[in-house]
Amino acid sequence: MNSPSPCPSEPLRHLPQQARSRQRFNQILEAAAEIFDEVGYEAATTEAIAIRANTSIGSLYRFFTDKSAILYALAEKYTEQMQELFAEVFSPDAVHLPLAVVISQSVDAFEHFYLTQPGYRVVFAQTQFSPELQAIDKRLDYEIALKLNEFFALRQPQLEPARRKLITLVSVKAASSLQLFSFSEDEAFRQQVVAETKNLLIGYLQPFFPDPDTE
Amino acid sequence: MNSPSPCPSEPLRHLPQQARSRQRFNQILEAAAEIFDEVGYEAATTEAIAIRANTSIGSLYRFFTDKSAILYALAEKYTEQMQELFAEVFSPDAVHLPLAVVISQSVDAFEHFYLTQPGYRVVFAQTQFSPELQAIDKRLDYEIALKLNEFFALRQPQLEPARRKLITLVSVKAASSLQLFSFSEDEAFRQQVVAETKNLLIGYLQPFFPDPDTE
Amino acid sequence: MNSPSPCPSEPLRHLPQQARSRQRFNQILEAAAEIFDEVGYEAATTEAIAIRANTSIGSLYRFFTDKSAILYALAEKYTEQMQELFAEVFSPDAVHLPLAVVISQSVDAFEHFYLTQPGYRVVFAQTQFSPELQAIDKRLDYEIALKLNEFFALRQPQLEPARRKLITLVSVKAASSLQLFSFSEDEAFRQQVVAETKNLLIGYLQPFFPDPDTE
Amino acid sequence: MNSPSPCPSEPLRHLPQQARSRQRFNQILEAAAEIFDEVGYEAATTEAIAIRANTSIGSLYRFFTDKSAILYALAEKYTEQMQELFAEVFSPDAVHLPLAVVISQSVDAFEHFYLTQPGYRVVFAQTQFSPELQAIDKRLDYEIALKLNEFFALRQPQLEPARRKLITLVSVKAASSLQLFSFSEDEAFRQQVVAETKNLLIGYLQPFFPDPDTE
DNA sequence: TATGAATGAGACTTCATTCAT
DNA sequence: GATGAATGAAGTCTCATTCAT
Repeated sequence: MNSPSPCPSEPLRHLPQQARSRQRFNQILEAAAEIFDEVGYEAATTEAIAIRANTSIGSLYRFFTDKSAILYALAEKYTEQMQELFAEVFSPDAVHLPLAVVISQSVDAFEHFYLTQPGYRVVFAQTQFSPELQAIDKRLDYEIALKLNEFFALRQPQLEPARRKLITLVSVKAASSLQLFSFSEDEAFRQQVVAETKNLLIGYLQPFFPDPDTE
Repeated sequence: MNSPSPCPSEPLRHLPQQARSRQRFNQILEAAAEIFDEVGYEAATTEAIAIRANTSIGSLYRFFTDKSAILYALAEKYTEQMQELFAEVFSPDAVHLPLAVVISQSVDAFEHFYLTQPGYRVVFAQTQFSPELQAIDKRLDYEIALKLNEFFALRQPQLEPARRKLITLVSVKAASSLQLFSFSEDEAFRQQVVAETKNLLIGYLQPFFPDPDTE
Repeated sequence: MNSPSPCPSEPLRHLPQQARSRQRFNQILEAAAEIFDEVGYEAATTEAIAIRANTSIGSLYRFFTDKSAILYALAEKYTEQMQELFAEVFSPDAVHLPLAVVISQSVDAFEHFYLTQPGYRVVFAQTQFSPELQAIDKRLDYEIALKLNEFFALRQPQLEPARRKLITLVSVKAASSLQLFSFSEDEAFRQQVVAETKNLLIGYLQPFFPDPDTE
Repeated sequence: MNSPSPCPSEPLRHLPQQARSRQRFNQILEAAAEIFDEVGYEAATTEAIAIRANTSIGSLYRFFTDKSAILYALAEKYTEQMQELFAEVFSPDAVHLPLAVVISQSVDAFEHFYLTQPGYRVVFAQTQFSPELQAIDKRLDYEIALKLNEFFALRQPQLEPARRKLITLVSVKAASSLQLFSFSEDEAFRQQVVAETKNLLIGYLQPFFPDPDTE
């Protein structure tokens, strides 16, 4: 049918401030995440989302101008959550930890996010290929990359910023794709891929950011 | 509710052998690749594909049982092309080349494929997230992984096969995702990402497959 | 290739209980009856039915899963109406009436039904020849046959049940076909055929069910 | 889709006189009869008919202007065959046979026709309910009725012609419907219905046409 | 003359979105 | 504010029919 339309200037009709509204809003978002996860974005119907959220379509459209607005809102939410998550992982305190530890922690954090936010996979998927959603994509992964970049800047200030940014982006992209891939088979497979992802990142990043205490 | 349906037992109606038919068939496939690339699978309409292919819907449906059959046929085609491509890159002759060279060549080959087969991105995208298409996915990326696996088996026979397979899969996944990502901005960016992809793979794989002449 | 599909497990989407819905539902049913009557089941389009019913296709599909579901619902409705009608005609009170009177009344009742329910002809027609609809057929004509059978059982208990059932079925079939036929020309013709139908039934049934008061 | 269109002024393109053509024509007619019988008129595709007839659609359309033209031609053929059949059954020689014998023979003849010409059922079915085909219907059943009428005229000349015609029509209609009905279940059922059909006709016609030798 | 690839009108059906209640 | 019935544009697919070869 129709790929998510370009983000309208004001996708949300109703920045909900009342407690009641806020709750309804979140219900819808959660329902959407579930249904997107189950059947994909296109196949998800607004009616199904409304029902799952224990509301009516009418109410759904009170909050969201559009089906795509739900996707955007979800992306927004995930971005915020990610920021919080990675703010912890890449805290200035971590600057002195061995790279392997930092990478392991961040991959695990990422993994935790995937596991607890099933809808994220679909939002991410959509952003990969619908040109309209590149903007979200940027915010999703780039947000992490940003944090990581800051972290690496602290750790290896002499590395040229442009190069550092590129390395960070590539790392995040590779990691997130492998994360996604890790879910394609069973649990054992997932764990193996997660472990290998850490290896991959360490192999790639170690030369750029050798552990300070290694010498 | 129209994510690609499960591959019908006989998705093609008309294995085209006449030159004329063959041409029409390829026209449709090319048109589909273009349109899938432009708007994504779901948003692509069979009518638009037919028009782009300079045919009528009727003709389109003479060849394909289904909209999804086009996707499958496209995947089939890409798989074959990939096999040929990587059969060359990972030829037994290459076993003795430095790893960096092999990786560079294969990333370049992959890049070439992406550049010349725009539809591949969408087919790949679909396979990532539509459960029905996992089978294709397997064939698409796994086909490369298979070749790569054979190559590595020759190069490092003592590495445990299960581990080797995992490493191969992870490499291919990471590479293909980064390849995809490399197209998200301008040409300069693409080249930078490509170069970085090579770095990443070398960093990851070097420990497992040290160059034979290194000693 | 669209003869009525097998009755879906739940052909109705929306057992309408609200007065408003109920009305809409009946509007559609009536419109369908008219259009089926005018052009036949196959040639009737769901759009035409919706328009005739002063609704939109969307609304039509809110009530019916399928085009065929309309046919089924219509058949259901006719069956119920028939049951009521013939429950009166073949009431236990009628057991002692002369056979000619009972037959005359039932043919007239049948005629009345045909006249007031034009769609019945088409539903009946479809059931005759679409194997999928045999089940409905059974209910439509067999429902009458059932009532008639009970009636005859009271009247002539010694007649072997299997035979009685056969006689009843044959009578109903013959009568309903002649009824149908009676509409193929003008009014005068119809009345003649109706009269002759009564004769035919009396001639056939009299030997089996002589009037009790004849002695 | 579309009910059979009104009989075009010249439904046949090609009254085939060459032996070769004649054969092709009959092949198509037979194939159509089979397919109509199997799936009904609407669901039968011209392509399927052509394939079954071992020809191409192009050839099919060389003989028939239209899908409906096939139905008409089939009806034509059946009408001719029926005429021949009933010309024998109701030969002047039979005028002096007991009514029960004549009826039995004609019902059997009819039954034989149904059994050997499966397509007849569908043609008959279509004619019953598609207003456009009433003309064929007339020819199909009326042709028999005509023969029967002549027969009865010989047998009971004093019966008013209009009445006689009506009686004949009613008899034929009832008989043909019951015949049709007799095929709706198993073989045993069919035979029972056939026997009962004879009873019904005898009961109806005996009063009008008492056996000459009864006195 | 025979073939069958090509055509495209039109059928059925879904689902995002609106709006009267 | 909430509801959900109503709407209808738009998509997929079929099949009668034509016409170039």
